[in-house]
Amino acid sequence: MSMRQTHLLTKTRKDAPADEVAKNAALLIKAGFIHKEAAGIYSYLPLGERVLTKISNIIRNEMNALGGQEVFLSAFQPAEAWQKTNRWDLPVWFKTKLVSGGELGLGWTHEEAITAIMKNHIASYKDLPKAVYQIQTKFRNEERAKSGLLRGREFMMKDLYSFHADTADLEAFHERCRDAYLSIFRQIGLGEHTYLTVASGGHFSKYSFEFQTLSKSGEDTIYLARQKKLAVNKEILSDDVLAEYGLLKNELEEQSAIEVGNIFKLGTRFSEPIGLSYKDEAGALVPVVMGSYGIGPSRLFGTIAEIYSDNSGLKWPDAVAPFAAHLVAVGGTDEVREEADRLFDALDRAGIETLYDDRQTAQTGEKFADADLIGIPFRIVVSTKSLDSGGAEIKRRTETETRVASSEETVRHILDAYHI
RNA sequence: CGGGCCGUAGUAUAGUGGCAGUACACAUGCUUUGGGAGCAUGUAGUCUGGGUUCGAUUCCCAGCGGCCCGACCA
Repeated sequence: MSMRQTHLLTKTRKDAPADEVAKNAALLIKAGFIHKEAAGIYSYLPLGERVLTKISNIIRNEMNALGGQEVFLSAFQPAEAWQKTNRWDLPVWFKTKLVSGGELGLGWTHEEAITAIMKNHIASYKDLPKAVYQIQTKFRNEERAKSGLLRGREFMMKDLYSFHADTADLEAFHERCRDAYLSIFRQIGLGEHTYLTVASGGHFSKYSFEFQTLSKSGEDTIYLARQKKLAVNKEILSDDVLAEYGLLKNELEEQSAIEVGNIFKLGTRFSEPIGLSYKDEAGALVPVVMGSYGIGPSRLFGTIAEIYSDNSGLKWPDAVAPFAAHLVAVGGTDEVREEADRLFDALDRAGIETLYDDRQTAQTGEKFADADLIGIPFRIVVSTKSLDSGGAEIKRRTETETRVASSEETVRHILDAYHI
């Protein structure tokens, strides 16, 4: 949906917030995408909500293509299932007392919850396999929030859980999910910076896979074999691991990276204690084999901001930009305003989401600075100058040269760029 | 959770044991419109609680909050 900037909820700021060092949060606050509530806790304002929704929808499409069915589990978690898996007493919980007695925790992940629910729906081998996912707020009582959106106490997470009759089926699904994840990172613009990384399996299995996006701001250190498109997390680096994955020491480069996703083979770590099992064809009771697969849309949001930005502001990849085009009317003449209004309608009718800077009072320099800061992929300027040269000036955020085009050409140009 | 730094207007900052200042933003008016414009007028502030003091925004203590380093990160 297109919008006039005079209607937009937010304004940009001239000064960066003093209490944010992380580039992602500083820029996003300055440009009006997010609002900081507390350390590691952010609200999403209209521009930010649009980006987050685009990221989420790309993920959603891939999850649906995998056969995942979307659910929305409660954030409040009762103790029972978590006590069975010995995860109720972890410090990561935010817990709260009920007035009527008893205690609830705020979900920081949902393996226990979904496993318990599936007991109602899986009883036979005929009920398998199944995959369910949700995109939801998670709460983690981090001892130290940091790096803006990259490590928050409250954040958005897509978590997918898969249920299988045997390990072979889990393995096959796990591979498809890995490919789906790589596709997601490509689509949102992080593909060339993101690498499959062997990491610790935690308490679930020997190893797991992470997806690490190279960035100086990353908290993780990985050893990357660039040609093989595979990395090893420093936490498990050893000769054994290298041998197992066919990597050579001399081809590894040390890099900082942001963990943007992970996939785990859980096996029966949750199904056994919680009692999720099925009857096989012989009538024997067998525990369900599970996997879990996480991606944090809010962390991706911050990662993109961190990577795609310069001194002037953000530079959104096309697929996740809050708008496709930023139409800027320069100068207050009636002729300019009428032509800009017409072009705004034309862009909108063509299905190009456009933010229209129709402010009468803002100076030209302020408008350009705002356009650079907000970072919408295409900037279109209508001014007396552009009208004299035959239409509107069009420029990508990532380019410095503008070109002049008629209204029709402008619309066509952006449609082509977006393959609409 | 250990260590360090820091809380002054919506934002960014200065300053002082005795009337708290500047810039941006905001409001009104006029001017202005190709890289954060100009003039005038106006609105708006010392995190909370205790202590010392004639007097505390300033000094002391505690709390709350923020940032950084480390530890942690299923």
